[in-house]
Amino acid sequence: MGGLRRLAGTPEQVAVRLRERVRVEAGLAISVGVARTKFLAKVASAVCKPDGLLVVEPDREQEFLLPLPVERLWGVGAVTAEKLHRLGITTVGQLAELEEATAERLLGRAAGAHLHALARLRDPRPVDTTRRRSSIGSQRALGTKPRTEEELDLFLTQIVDRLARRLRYGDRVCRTVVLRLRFGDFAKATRSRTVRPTDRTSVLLEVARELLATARPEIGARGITLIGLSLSQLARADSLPPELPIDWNDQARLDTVLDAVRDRFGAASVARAVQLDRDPGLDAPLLPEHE
DNA sequence: TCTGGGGTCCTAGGACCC
DNA sequence: TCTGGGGTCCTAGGACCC
Repeated sequence: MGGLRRLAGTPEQVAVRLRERVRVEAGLAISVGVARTKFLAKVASAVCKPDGLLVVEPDREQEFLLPLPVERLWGVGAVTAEKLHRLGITTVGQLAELEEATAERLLGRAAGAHLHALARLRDPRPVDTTRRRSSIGSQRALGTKPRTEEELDLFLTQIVDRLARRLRYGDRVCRTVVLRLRFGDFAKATRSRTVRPTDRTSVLLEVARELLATARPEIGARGITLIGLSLSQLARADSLPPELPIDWNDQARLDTVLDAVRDRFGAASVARAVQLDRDPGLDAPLLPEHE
């Protein structure tokens, strides 16, 4: 909201208008937090739910945040909360009193540093409205009854179909395919593979089936209660290099095709990437045999 | 509340490269 | 050649969020 006061009014006035507009246009009650940082505004909106508005003035930040339970911090879930509770830490203020190194040892480097900073009111993250989704996934809970191979393949096919369509609809390609499983005892596992960027249903289905095949013994022994797939390492579809119609696993055919291309267009018309800009002799004519 | 569904991010070990 | 060093990528698992 910085610099918008003359155009839009104070942050609080903007928040009031936002709530009113959503109520009128969508018929929904929303809660809005206003503060100096993203994190504090988020906490404020959670604290004033439902249908509330809370402004945390810059000089009231400590007084607002420190007494709150640690669970209010973004990134503290059940596991982290339990770790902290075991040390007698139940409020944000108590967490803020820890040394940063201590927090990192306790919670891991990234989470420790992050939570320590938040507890001490440090949150330099800017608002970013340009982020794109980094993965898409779909899953299906199966209940506890036994499933046949055919059933599993059907579920997998449906999931791949849906994801591949979403991929193409968004003009995206993916590189990593992750199969998610949950067994009869509700323990979870993943199997993943990274391939050349693709949006082809057939390619994704093939990879997904191969991943599922690696888990077949475990599924047989333990049963399966969930199957899912997630596609990541997404990129814009137009970032793909143009594909040559060549099966790169068929080396003999590859050689034949490359020879034909060079015969017709010259030796330098096709090169291995390592040769690019490096081999001045690439265009030299081949010595005729026996001469 | 979650044995629902869709996501993000981090960690650790191993392979591999220079 | 490696009982070095630094780095990236891949895989698998897990915590957390809405």
